[in-house]
Amino acid sequence: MSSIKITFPDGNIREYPAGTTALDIAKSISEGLARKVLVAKVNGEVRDAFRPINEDATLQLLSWEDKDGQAAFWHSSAHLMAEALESLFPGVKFGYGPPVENGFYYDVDLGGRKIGDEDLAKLEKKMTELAAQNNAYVRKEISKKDALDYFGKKGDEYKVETINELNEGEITFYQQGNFTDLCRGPHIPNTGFIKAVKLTNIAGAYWKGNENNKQLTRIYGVTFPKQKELDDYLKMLEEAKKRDHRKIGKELEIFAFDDDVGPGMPLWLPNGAIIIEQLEALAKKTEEAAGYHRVKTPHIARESMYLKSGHLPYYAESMFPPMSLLAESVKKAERPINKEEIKKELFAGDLTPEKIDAVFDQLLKAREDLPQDRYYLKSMNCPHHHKIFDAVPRSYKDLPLRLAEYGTCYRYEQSGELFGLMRVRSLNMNDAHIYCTEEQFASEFRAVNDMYLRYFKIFGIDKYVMRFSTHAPEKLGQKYVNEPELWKKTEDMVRRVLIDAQIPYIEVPDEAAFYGPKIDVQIWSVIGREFTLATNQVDFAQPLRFGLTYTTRNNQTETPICIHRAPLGTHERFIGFLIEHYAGNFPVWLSPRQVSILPIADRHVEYAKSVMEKLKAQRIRVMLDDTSEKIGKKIRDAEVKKIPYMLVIGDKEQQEGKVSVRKHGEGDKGQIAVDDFVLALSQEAAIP
RNA sequence: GCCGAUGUAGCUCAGUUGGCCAGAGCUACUGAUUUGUAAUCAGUGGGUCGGGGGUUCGAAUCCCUCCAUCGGCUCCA
Repeated sequence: MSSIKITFPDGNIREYPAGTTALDIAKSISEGLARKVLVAKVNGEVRDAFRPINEDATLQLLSWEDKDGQAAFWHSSAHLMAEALESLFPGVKFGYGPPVENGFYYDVDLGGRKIGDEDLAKLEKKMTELAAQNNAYVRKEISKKDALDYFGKKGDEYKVETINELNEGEITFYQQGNFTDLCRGPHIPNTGFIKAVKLTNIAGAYWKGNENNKQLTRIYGVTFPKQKELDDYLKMLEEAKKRDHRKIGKELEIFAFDDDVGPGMPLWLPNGAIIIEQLEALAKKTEEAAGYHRVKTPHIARESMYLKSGHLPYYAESMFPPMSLLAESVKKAERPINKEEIKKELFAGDLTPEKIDAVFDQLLKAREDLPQDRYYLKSMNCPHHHKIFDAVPRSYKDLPLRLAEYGTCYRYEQSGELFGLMRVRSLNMNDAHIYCTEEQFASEFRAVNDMYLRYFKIFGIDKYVMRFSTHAPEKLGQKYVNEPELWKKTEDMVRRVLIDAQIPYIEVPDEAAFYGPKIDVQIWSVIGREFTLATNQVDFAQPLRFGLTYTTRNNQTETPICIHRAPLGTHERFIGFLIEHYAGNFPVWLSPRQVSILPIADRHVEYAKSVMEKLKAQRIRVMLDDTSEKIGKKIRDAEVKKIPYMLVIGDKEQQEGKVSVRKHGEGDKGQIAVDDFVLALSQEAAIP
């Protein structure tokens, strides 16, 4: 028998007989190690630890501590769940069952059977039983014909479809206990590693992620090698929930929703409005320094503008339906509506939805054949800004022209998409459009990126990913404007900027806006959902469509490039993110309430008021707790409200013209003269 | 929009298999207390049980429907 050379990560080389497995090798080192090995990286490829190695190779043994080990563990757990499902629900058919970031799922077709939360408990129990059997995962290479035969007989059309997409020679089955699955692996050695099981939720998921396909039932779960790890994980989820912006937003009276206002339409309470104002103050300060001009535009616009911009064909579905008015050209005499009649009708008796329907039906019907003038709520600011560019003749001397507006936009997001402040239907974009020449593009684009980074530093945002979205050539003319050369040119420009600035990014094809490539900054909510926080987009299409031009130095006419940028995304999403990011403990400059003054007894209230006036004079957001509570209770109230500074005032402070400073979450900081505190705080409260 | 779940006072939650005027704590309000670094005591108020319809002698509880929210899917200019 020939022997093979195995190279370990530390550079050591050892010889083993050909056909030895990673598990054997682990055992040869130590039993303890062998008990931990889940899978192995052989020549850089993650494989079953129980698969024979037949040639010289580098070897890395992977355990639960390795990402790949964890993935295999959860992948194998998905198979275990499938086995449990099959034993409890005979005839169930299987789609895909991969590991995900925090566990795994399996998409199954239960044949019209309903499954609810009660069933999950049964499944968990079954999985635990099956895991305890210590069944080995067995790999088997199989011909396409035999594979089709197996799942054909079983009647699992999803597996058959998947096999048909595979090539001969790359099909493998894995079996554990009584369950066999089509799978490319790798898997852990046996089910005995799985000690703790939690099935987290049931959801619908379309087969292959396509809305037009059948919806399967997706069951999510997570497993661990130790019960304690599961307990810790569940505890961590509980902790995360406490940071949820929906919870804190309500507690701190930042925002609210109301059925009568409508889903996805946040109401900003005074505390929330302060945060918005502070963010906007920061943005204004930053943009002013960067040469931006502020503009203001209406919330609605005529249909003609969205036809021109090209948004309507692409995005009609996600805009609120239009408001139809009679065109101005319709003569008064032709108007078939008798306002007096309608008023009479509306005011007679109770106003019911049916009655309102009838009136509007009548109005619409009467207008049916007459020329209409349709208006849309704007779902983006860019067309309005293009019109501002176009309102004045422009020359190269005006460029780059940077127009900024925190305009309110309205998007008819699907009902199931709404999510606290993170996904809403009325939103304020931190928007600006930069019109520039091709030569100016790189430095402008780069400056926008620098602005992002400056903001992220201010807020201490370090967990994010820059995502560069490019077009898919085969979808030109459908999803993307049909300008192949411009696409290539601008994508190259963006890529060059990213590389030159040494900004780490990932590139994703077929994710661009219809008018050009873009960079999105992706962040995660505390629940783990991914969102686009900021966006920076190139637009070569709309300036052309709007016929925007400027006069060059040589008296020629050129079309500018446009950069759409929103470094703080929407105020809604950004504040939702910040609430979770800070867990409601805002830095002083952002905090809706900055100081709470806590007199010990009534005789200190007058002095407390004089301190309050001094702070107010510096525009500090201060409140006075003059209730007849004990100091402990006043402190507790202020702590719960997450107010950054508490000033305790008693006899000593009053006599010496001082305050006792207590910092939220930190405790007593000792005494300080009032004027010193006011000075220090007004510095801390300044817009960064 | 789709699948699954949830909806009781401002908030957090109790309300057994349908059965007296639907409860608790916190909050709010009133009074007493004048207090030194995370909850003083007492009293009072507060609910169309998400909306509508149905079954029943009787519905927070069972059924239908609509709305909203939550977990996903799809979508995300």
